Amino acid sequence: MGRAPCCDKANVKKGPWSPEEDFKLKSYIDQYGTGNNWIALPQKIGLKRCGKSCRLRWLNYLRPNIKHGGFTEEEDNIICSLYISIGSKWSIIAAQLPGRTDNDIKNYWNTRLKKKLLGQHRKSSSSHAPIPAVEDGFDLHNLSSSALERLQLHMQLQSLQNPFSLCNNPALNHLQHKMLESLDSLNQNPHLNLTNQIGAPALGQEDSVKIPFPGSEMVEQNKSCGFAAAAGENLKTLEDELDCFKEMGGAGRENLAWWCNELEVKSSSWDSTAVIHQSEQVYGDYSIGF
DNA sequence: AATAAGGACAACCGCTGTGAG
DNA sequence: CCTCACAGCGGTTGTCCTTAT
Repeated sequence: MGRAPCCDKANVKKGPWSPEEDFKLKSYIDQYGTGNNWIALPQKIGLKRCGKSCRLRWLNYLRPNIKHGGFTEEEDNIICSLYISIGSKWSIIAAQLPGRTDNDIKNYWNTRLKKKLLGQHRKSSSSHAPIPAVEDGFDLHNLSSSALERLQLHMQLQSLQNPFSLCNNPALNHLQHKMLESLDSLNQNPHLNLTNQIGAPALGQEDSVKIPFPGSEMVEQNKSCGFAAAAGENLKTLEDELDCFKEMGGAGRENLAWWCNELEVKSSSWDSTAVIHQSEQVYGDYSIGF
């Protein structure tokens, strides 16, 4: 039953590769290919490495036409746009950048690009409408950090008027922008104390009602609210989403967090033109009721 | 000059989907 | 149909190097 064991874990070397090991691996693959069997490869070459380690070394370092460092502005823009659009799907992002590996892009993003962009935001935020951020004093600990980061970076990218943007979901861009405006507006209202709120107040019921969100402990309690049924369901269309967001009063920590997560999952299947049109309708005749 | 702190990057870890046996 | 190795992927860690104090 099953396959043979892959390798003797106790007898494999770990840590940095030596030039000799690199040479052995590269020479063999150049001559014979990988044979679609990484596990058998190290034994054939006489390397005391796990096949998995060999594969990684080859893919990330030894493979021909691999570029290291020296990311161009255009590559930066592509990475940012795709990250904002699809998140940390490094292999997909790498597929758009010939010669770049997913590992390289991931490292570059985590160590430099992210900081570079957020740094630019902080510099420019004094003269523009602020994007909510922890450093700006807005308590966002309940938000999805990934979603928030992507929102921030999206706004940053927009502010740079990036001509190379590959962000292929204008609807998501549009909605995220509207959501940020809503959150901004909320943040700037000195009469609102969001610290202990679970959700945003319902329109016209600011003092008495907490808004339910899927997965929240408040869901059951708030099924009596007019829109609670919709919010408690798994919303499947953009119209549902917008109606719900509108009903929620436009913004708030929890619904923004929830929305960000929803958008992440759902936006890929939405029709961009329809999304923009509908969101314009919603936001066009609706202002946040605070 | 010594060393602590932080940055950059290579490599490993662990999870998931797939398919061989 | 079940088990488990494999391949691939994203997250995390380890190590080396540079900079600041």
